[in-house]
Amino acid sequence: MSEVSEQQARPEQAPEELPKAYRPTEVEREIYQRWLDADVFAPDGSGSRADRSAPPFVVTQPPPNITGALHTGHALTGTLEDAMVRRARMQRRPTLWLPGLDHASIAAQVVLDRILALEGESRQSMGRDRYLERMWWFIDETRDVMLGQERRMGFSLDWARLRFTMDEGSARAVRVSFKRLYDEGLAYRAEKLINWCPSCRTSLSDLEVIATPETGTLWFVRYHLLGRDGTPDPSETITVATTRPETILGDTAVAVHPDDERYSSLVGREVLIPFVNRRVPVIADHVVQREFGSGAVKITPAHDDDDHETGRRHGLPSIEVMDDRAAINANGGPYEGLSREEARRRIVADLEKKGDLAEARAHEMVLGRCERSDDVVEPRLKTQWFVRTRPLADKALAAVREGRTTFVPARFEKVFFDWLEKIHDWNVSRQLWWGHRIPAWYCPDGHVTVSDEEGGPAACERCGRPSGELAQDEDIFDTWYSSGLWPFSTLGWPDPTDDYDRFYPTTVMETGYDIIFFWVARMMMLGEWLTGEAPFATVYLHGMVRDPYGQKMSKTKGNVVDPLSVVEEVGADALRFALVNGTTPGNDQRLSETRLEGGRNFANKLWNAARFVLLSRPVELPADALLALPSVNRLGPAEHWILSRCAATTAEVDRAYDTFQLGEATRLLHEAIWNEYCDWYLEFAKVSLTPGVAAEARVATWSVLVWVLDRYLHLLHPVMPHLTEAIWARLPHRPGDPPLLIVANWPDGQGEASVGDPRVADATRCLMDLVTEIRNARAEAGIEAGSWLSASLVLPDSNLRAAYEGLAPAVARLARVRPVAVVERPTEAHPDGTLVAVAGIAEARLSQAGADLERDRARLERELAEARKLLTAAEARLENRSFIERAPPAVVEGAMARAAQLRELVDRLSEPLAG
RNA sequence: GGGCGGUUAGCUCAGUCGGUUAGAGCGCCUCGUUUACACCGAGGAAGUCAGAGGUUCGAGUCCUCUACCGCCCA
Repeated sequence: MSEVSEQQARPEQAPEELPKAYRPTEVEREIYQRWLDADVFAPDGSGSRADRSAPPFVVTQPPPNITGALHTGHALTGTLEDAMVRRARMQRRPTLWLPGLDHASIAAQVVLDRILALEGESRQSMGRDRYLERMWWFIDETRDVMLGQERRMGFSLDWARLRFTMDEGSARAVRVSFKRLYDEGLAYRAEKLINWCPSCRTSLSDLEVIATPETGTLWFVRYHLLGRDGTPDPSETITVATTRPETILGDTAVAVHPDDERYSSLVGREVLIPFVNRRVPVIADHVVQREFGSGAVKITPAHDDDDHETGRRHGLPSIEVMDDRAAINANGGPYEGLSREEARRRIVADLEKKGDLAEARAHEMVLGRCERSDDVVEPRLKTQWFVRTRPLADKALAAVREGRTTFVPARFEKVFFDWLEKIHDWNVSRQLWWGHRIPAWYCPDGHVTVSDEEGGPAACERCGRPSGELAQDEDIFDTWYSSGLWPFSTLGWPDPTDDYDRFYPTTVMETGYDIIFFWVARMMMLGEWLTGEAPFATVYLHGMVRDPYGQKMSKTKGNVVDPLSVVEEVGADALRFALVNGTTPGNDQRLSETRLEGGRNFANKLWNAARFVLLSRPVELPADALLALPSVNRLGPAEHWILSRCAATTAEVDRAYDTFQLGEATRLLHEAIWNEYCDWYLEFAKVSLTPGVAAEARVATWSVLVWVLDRYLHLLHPVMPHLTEAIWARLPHRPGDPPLLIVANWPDGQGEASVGDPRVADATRCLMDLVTEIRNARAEAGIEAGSWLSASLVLPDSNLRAAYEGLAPAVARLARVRPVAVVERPTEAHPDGTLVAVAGIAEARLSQAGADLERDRARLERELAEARKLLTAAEARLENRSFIERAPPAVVEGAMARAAQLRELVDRLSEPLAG
């Protein structure tokens, strides 16, 4: 504890050196370094004050893509997580917030390829090994930039546990999990129609394909039927409708509906596919919609999902006509080598030339586009790896249905259910280079060996051929596969580690609702299946950060906000506050200059309140005095009031944090700090701290001033950590306090609640209202702001009079009234022209010097009319017998008290108007 | 087509378990440089809680329908 008193005795900066405006950038860097030096981020750091018997609080950070920069979404994610984590840490739970980065296969390759293009290189020109070398070099740079950005945001991540989805631990988790899924029959290799992006030259999962409505063309093409002798009969044709003429080259049938009488005579005949002169059958299948186009469709099993199914049912061959870049291959005959777009143009032109194009009409359709490249996705036949998701999904569903994992907000559970209930198998192969290579080896006989050994299998597990004769699968995993293992791979899984024992399953998974399927559902599936436990107890989902006009931020729109430049402008705390204050879980929000200014202003307000407190320290107070509440008999009315408010705010804020309503927590604190502490208590304290007041009283006031500030700093620390830490460092501390706020104890409100007398607090509140009413009366009557009015206060209640006793100088100053006389009840009717201010049962009569009596009368009439209206409503309510009988007694009592109050108010207001 | 969310002050948004007079920030109007803060202070104006119906002693809040906006899924 010696360091504690040392720190109090010698604040590193004298109060008078505090700058008048808060300068966040200097403060924030210094404070962050202090936390690092103190080693307080880790649950087992040397500065940790965690109670090892308390339940741990664990968050694994959603790893940002290692592509170069954080955006506002990351800033929001980190702010919310940091706030939860910091509070848990202050509650002395062993708290772990585990940082990480994601290798982001496609995204990273897109970024690197762009850089390489500037250097005159390309993926192809470099080859796999050199390319990967270059990638590691690239991410070495971006890693440092990104981690620096997170530190600048003030995130209290346990840096010693930093993980990367491409590190050895992750790689091992990928291999082991995949081998297990393979052994259990849940990972399998098959030839299937997959989504292929010709730009990225890889397959994609269903989720990465964006369905886009577009206007295309529906072409009607005449196919020539073959006669019995096998030669085309120019007089007999069947017209098929297609949106993709280039796939004609791969047609292996024409299909009609079995009940379609127009075509029933043609079923079983053959047609000749143009350009490639293939003879294919006319088949009947219920899949054909008779109303669509001509009622006859071409069947291309290698290039269309529905056609593939139809082909399977009818035993049709699948003929691929495109290569990796979606150019026509050798099967395309005369069109070989053309891009699919060029091939389409030529084929349409050639059909027209031949007279076989019957019609072309505009057609509304839905196209699949690649999430990354926006290129049109091509269904293609490919042999690769899939994960059988049904059994995994069922476990994930059970975890949520049984309440082992809950969603905040709860409505997202339904979204989660809907997706997992009709999930398809997961295509996990990607034909890319940057990522985890699939740990499958093939021997020359085509046997498959899946191995979780780092160096691969020693021999083929079927025929025993040595490793030298085996070839590893060229493909890598979908990035989301390694991300799906994140909550446990980061803690050591599959090895039995201390961290895994202590910290798994984790507590909260906080992320955006846009990746429920991509990530949350997959973590749930893999976590449940592989570890036997739901990977987290709570899924907290935040909304999207949009621009001031509600538009999604995007680089192409140019409306992205760089969080780091915001931090440089207004400070990390202001940004954090702006992102959290008044927001609701799961709802989108707009980030504007105005909102950021709000955060900055609030930081400045708090800073200046602290400046006042520090500058007004009574000289009599010993330099090393510890912070304590004065004994009750030294508390004035204002102290009772602010301590009661402090207790109430503490309880409300605590509850808000508990229920993940961080926006509500900050709103409450903003209100308490600005509108109660600064606007009122500070003003009361100024009066009590003037030199004429007895030293003991000044010390008592100042103690309460510091006490409440200290409590609010604790409560606000999770959201505005730097500012609160910086101020706290300059205040005297309580016995047993640690040297840093970040590890100080979370307030429980007990101290304040036990001393703040609610009756005194209520009386104080009434006098405050009276001050407001007097100010109102003055302003409305046009009285000069600086002038003093003599006043007579009617205070018909002993509590009120007692409170006034303690607050008289403050009331005088705040209402600018002098001299003041107090009476228990009015001794006479209102003298003509007296200004009247009424607040509850209290009343003030003011000399009217300089008053505009017309306007004052108008004000009173307005107030009276309003009071009468309310009274009428209140009385009507009480006259309702059902209300008296059925409403809870407390509500009825409240209504009666309310009506009585209003009656009083009406009386008081009518009297001066009567004359 | 199915699902979800939204509609509250000029703007952006809160509003807990249905309960007194629906709140905040910004903006607006009036006044004010009193030694924390002009990134400020004092006072004020501003609402048919999208619409209709229902439940209830009582509805911004619960139910039904409608309109418009947005998102997700197919």
